[in-house]
Amino acid sequence: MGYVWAMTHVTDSMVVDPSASTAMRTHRCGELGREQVGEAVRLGGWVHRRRDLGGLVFIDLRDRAGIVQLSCDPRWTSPDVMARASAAGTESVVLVKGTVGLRPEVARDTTLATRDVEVHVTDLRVVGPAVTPAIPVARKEGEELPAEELRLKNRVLDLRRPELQASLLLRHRLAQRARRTLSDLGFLEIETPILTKPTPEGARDYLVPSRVHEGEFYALPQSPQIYKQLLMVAGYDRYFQIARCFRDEDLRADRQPEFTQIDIEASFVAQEDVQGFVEQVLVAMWDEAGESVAAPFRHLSYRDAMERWGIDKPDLRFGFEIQDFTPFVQPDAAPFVHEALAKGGRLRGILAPGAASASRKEIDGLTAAAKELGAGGLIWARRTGAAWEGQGVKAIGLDTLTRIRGADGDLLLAVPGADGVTSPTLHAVRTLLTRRPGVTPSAAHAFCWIVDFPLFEKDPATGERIFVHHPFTSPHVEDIPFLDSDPFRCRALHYDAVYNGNELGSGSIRITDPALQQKIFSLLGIGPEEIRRRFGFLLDGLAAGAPPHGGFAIGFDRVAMLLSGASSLRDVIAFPKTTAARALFEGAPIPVAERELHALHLQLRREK
RNA sequence: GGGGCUGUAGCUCAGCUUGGUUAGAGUGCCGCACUGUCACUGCGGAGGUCGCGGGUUCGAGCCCCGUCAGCCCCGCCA
Repeated sequence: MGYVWAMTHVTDSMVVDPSASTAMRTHRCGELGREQVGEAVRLGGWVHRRRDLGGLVFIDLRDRAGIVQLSCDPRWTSPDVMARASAAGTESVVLVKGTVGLRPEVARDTTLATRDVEVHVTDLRVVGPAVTPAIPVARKEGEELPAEELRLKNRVLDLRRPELQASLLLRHRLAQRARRTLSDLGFLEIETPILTKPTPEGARDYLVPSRVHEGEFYALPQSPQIYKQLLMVAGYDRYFQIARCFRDEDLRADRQPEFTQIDIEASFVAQEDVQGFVEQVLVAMWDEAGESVAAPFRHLSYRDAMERWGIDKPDLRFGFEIQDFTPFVQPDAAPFVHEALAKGGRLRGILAPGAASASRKEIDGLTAAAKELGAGGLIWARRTGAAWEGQGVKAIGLDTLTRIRGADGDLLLAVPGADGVTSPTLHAVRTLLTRRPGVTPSAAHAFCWIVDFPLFEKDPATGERIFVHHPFTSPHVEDIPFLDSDPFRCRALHYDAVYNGNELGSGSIRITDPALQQKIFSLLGIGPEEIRRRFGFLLDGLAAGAPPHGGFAIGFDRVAMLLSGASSLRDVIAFPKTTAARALFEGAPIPVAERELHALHLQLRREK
C-alpha cells in the first residue's frame, strides 16, 4: 500500500504543475512540499481521513496528485471553521484556504509524500458532501480490497483509490507516448466507423439494428482491419488509430468485450519494416513506464516455439525447455509409451534442474494440470546422485532414463502422444515449474517475434481446412506454389509480438493481388457470390491499385495491464464489464420497451 | 455450453468439519470526551431476509436440491 503510494505519487509531487491552478485552487494537494512553505494556497480535494483531537483537527486531503495534511488549530483557524472541519465527512469534497507550513520536526513520522509540510487552514468549506461510502477508499494497511462485484458497482469510489488512479495515469501516458512515436514516424491518425458491416468470419459480432432499413443491421467492428487496408489503397501510406474494438465472445481476466488496440498499417513495407515500427512503439511505451528495453527483438519460428515451449507465446525468461525424448526410448519403456510412438506420437518432456526437491503434492499438482489438458497422465522421475526414482522408472524404463541422462537434482516430466496433446500439456507443466519458489527469471523483459505461422489448420471438429488468421494474410511468396498441392506446408506472413509469455499483438503482410485473394477465398470454400457480398468492397479496393502493405495491432489494454502491474484488464479500464459482459455500475445491458423494439422492426422471441 | 471457487453487519472476515443458548471480531457509522495527530486515543451506542427459492429435520447460517451474482479455467476469441 504505502509502497505503491510512494512509488506513484512522489514522482508526481516533485513537480508543481502550473496548469493545476484554477479560479478555485492554486495547487494539487499532492504537489505541496518544502518549496511552498510560507505560500498562501487554496486547495480542493476529498477527505481521505480525519483525526479529531478536540482542540485540534487534522484532515488528510486527497486529490489525484496525492495527499496533504490539513492542520486546523485555534492559532490560525477560527472556531466556526474548526467546527466545519470537525464535521467534514469521509470522502466529502472540501475547498480550503490556508498557508503552507513546515510540520514540527517530531511530527513527520508519516508515509505521505508531502510529509514535511501541512496546510494551516484559515477557511474550509464542504462543497460536495458525501454519504458514507459503500466501500472504503482509504484502507488500513493489510486490509483486503472489497469484493470485485462491489468495486464494480461502486466504481466512482473504487476509481478514487490511488492505485487505480496511478494505473489510469500510466495508461494515459502510454497512449500519448505511442501516439507521439507513431506521429513522429509519419503515421496519420485516422478514425474509422464504429457502425460497420458484419463480417461473419471470426468472432461473433455485436449487432446494431437499423431503424431506417427494416431487417438490416450494422455491426460494431471487431477491428478496423478492412478499413485500414482501404486507407492504404487510398494512398495514406502510414495509418494508426487507438481504436476501440468489439467482440461478442466469452470473457477472461485478460479479455473484455470492448477493448483498445493501437492499430497500425503501412504501405510499401516488408514484414521487418512493420516489426521495426512496432518495436519503436513498444520500446517507447516501456520507457514511459520507466523500463529500459532493447530492440530488435529475437525472432522465433512458430514451429520452434511449439517444439521448445509448446506454445506460440513462450515466456523466454525461464529455461525448462521441452525436449524430444523419442530417440532415447528403449524396449524397457512401458507398453503405453510404445503404443503412443507406434501411433506416430512422440515422447516429449522437460528435465527441470533442481526440481527433484519437489514434493509429492507438487508433482500431483503437475499431474492434475496435465490431465486437465487431455494427457492421460504425467510421467515423472527424480534423479538424486546417479539414481532415478519415481513412477517414471517403471513407465519409461531405466534404460531409457539412462540414455536421457540428466543431472543430479533433475526432475524429469514427460508425456507420450501426439504433439497436439503433449505441447499444451508440457507448456502448462513448464508454467507451473517457473512459479516454484526459488525459480528466478533470467531477465525482467523477454520480447520476441513469433513468425512463419502456418497459413491453414485443420478444424479439429470437422477436419476442414480453415485459416489460422484472417483471410487477408499473405502467404510466403515461395510457398504460393504449394497452395493447391500442399496447403498445410504454406507459411503465412504473419507475426506475433510476445512479451514474457503474453501475446502483445499480431500483424501480417496483406494480400494485395485480387487474383490471389480470390484464390484464397475459394480455397476456404467461399463461393464467388458470397465473396462478392462479404468482401466486394475490399476486392474492388484492391483492384483500384493497391500498394503492397501490412500492419499490426497492439493490445493496448494488455500492455497497460502488464506495465502497471495489474492482474486484470478491469484494473486498467475505467468502466469495465464483468465476466458475464455486464456493466454493474451503470447497469448495462437492460431490457428495452416494446415501442423501441417496434421502431427497430424487432420482436423478442422468448427462449423456453 | 461445461468445470471450479466464493457469497454471514456498510466493508474485511470468523462461525459450517460434528445441525441445538441471544450469530461474533476488527474496521466503518452515530454520540460524548480529548491541543500535534498521522490506522489518533478512551468510553458508550446503533447496525444481520447468514445471496435467493425449495427440501430433509423436533430444530438449518451449517446438510441436500435448484437458482442468481461475482471471480478463475476449458470451449470460444479470423
